[in-house]
Amino acid sequence: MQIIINNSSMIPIYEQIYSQIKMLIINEKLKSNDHLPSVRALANELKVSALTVKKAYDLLETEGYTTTIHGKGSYVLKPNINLIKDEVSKDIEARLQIIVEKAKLVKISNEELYSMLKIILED
Amino acid sequence: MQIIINNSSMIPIYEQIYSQIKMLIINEKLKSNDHLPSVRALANELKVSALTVKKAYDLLETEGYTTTIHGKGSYVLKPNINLIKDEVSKDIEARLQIIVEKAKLVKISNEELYSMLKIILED
Amino acid sequence: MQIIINNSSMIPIYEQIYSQIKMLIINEKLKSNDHLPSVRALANELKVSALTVKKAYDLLETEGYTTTIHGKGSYVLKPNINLIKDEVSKDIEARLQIIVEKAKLVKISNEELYSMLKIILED
Amino acid sequence: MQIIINNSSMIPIYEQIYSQIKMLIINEKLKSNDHLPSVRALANELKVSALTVKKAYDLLETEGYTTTIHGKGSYVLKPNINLIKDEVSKDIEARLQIIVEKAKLVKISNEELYSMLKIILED
DNA sequence: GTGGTCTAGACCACT
DNA sequence: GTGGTCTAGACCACG
Repeated sequence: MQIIINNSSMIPIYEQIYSQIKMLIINEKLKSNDHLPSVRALANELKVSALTVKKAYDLLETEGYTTTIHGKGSYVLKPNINLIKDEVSKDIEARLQIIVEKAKLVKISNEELYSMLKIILED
Repeated sequence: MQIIINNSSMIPIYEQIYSQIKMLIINEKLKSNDHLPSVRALANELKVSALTVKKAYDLLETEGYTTTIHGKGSYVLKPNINLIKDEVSKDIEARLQIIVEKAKLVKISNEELYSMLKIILED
Repeated sequence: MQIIINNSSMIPIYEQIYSQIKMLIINEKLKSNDHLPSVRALANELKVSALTVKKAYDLLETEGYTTTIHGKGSYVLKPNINLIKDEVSKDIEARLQIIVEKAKLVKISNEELYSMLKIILED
Repeated sequence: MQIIINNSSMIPIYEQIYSQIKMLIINEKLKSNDHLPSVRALANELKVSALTVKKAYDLLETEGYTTTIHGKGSYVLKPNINLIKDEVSKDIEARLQIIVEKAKLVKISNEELYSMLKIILED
């Protein structure tokens, strides 16, 4: 499990763990039925509290990415890609909305916005 | 002062006040040398603690948007639009970066991203 | 009366007025028995509150630089230069003490201090 | 943590805490990565409000002397000695400027000033 | 009247 | 247990 913790980031550690594992699942680096490391093992590896890892695993489970079998650990579920794509689309739309509002405030033109997006897409 | 407080938001109240006043300044709804309402008056109006308003005013002052004269109150300074535009540009770039990464993950194409941006810009 | 008010300074206005009049007296630009402008007149001229000027005049009186005759106004007293020189000497010593402590903390050498003083004296 | 609070001083308590911790850091009595006492612990020890200590810690963080990790506490960062030395130099120059002006006013000679500095340096 | 500081205690999020 | 936020009310300095 290649997970990188940034202690000084504003993002809570449990969320960093959650979103990185989520990406591995969507990305299919972690496949259906794969076994996640135990809470304690991962906590040890990342040098964070076991409670923090537990919180991330709980989030993954409530979001439907994994399932936990008592005494055996957590297993990756088959992700519903279409559902996830819809969710991400809505999230992106909301984020674009915020960006457009911010841009208007300081009179960044539509063309400038397009070119900023273009530059990032071409990286 | 048209300021809207969302008590149940995750964003701290003082930051809501700060960013809304900041927008009024950038937007020139509040102009250079305008007098902000007193800490107590605004606290009363928004039904929050005076300390909370003060924290917002302190932020505005350290960020260079206002100046405070003891015993007289806070006054709006002339904002450096170019500096602000640069900051917003960087912020937008960072946000676009996140969006692009999310899009790639669920295989949203570049064309789809452009059209999402277009739709929002045309609203 | 050439008094300059800096509204955005950290120093209270009444103290700015006080110390500038004090200087005029020590400097002998204001001589013994000279009549200070009335509180109201000076307040009007400087565009500050009469209470603020009154506070400065009160300070001048308690420090022994002026005397006030009810119904007639404030008059400059003959300053006791030796006493003032002693006070200023003590004040300067205390300030030098603080400077030397600060310098030691960041390892500014004695020679550097001497040369800094020299440069300022030669201006 | 040897911190001394002077309740009757004009200097705010939070600033007394701030500047004393700052000195401990510059002085290397507190080293890089050292863990500061928790806000509540120090508040308890100094018999002041937790908010007052927090304000001092916030100042230390915005000035770049420490970093804070939510749920874990505040840690000392490696100070940039050159930057600090420059700041202190400017501060000292400004203070010397004031001293020189005061000295001129009461006709304290340059030689007297040098000897006052010399005496303090030799203490 | 204004801002500046401080308190004592509360609730929440993170580890 | 740690920091982050918020409250309601107090006292002081400045204008």
